[in-house]
Amino acid sequence: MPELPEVETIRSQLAPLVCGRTIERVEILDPRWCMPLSRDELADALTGRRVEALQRRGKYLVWRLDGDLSLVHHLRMSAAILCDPRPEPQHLRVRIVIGGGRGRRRRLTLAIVDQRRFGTAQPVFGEAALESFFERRLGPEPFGTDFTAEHLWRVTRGRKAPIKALLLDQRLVAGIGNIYADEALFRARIHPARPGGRLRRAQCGTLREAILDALQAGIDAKGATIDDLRHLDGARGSFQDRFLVHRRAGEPCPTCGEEIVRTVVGGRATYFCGQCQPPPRGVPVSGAAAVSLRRLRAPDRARRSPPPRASP
DNA sequence: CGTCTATCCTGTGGGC
DNA sequence: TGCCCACAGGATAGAC
Repeated sequence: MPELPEVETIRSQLAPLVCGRTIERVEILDPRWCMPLSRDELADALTGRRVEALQRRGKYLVWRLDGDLSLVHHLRMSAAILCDPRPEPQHLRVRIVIGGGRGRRRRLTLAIVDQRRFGTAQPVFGEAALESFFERRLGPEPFGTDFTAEHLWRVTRGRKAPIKALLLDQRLVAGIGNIYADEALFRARIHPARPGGRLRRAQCGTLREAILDALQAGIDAKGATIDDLRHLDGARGSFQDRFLVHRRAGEPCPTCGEEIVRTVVGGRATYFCGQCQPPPRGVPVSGAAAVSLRRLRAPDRARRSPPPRASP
């Protein structure tokens, strides 16, 4: 679940290792990684190029290469990038050999591992094409100047979808995933099932601040490691130990002590405090009411609401 | 257009 | 002990 803080952590650790150096060889073991291109097509496009910069946009890692080529790389659910791993790691999908460069630093091999195989990469030629790629998919960067309370206000007007579902929509604001949506809504004391259009103006300001605080806390902790996500050297992030509510069903709310509740909002597991994040009008007090109605499709299971995750 | 669902994928763990 | 299946979820296509 690399979200903005996890991708930023990877970017900041990887950039000094690759910038200014040359891609000597690309071995794509899993053809899904570069679909619809063939492995040869992508490998040929990358081989011999110098890495000019490593950037991040939303949850995308963007390799800026010479010749006006960019590699738009997304880790999706479970990918990680390891530097010179030994022994060969499980779920290895791609090997990238980076040359010694001018300073004759030693060559290194990056291993892209990805248990669930959702990760992708695609080459984009030219600045204009890169801009339009992101234009179509992503809203403003949370830490950029155009992510304002006013923006949040504007894009939520008239929307009936739960605010959490809107936060997960990358076109509204880039980089937020399931973890940071829960954490930001808790910090802002807003119920995740509240219809976006019913946020008050002041709440948009509060929520913006809460999003920035949650993301910054994630970056400071070098991201969260829940399953496979690792740093370049295989180390884990520590933000999972600082979650306020995410994945903490049954534990006491850090603010009021009330039990944290787990429900489903926008089709995703959602954690919040029923006391600190009061339900919107029309939604019954029980947190379970936030469960989307499609659960009715499987009546048996719907009643047997998800068991509280006892922490070990 | 807005909203919701299914799909991709695989390891884990609960239930029986 | 072992089988079955729900679950985790980012992005996107397609249904309504």
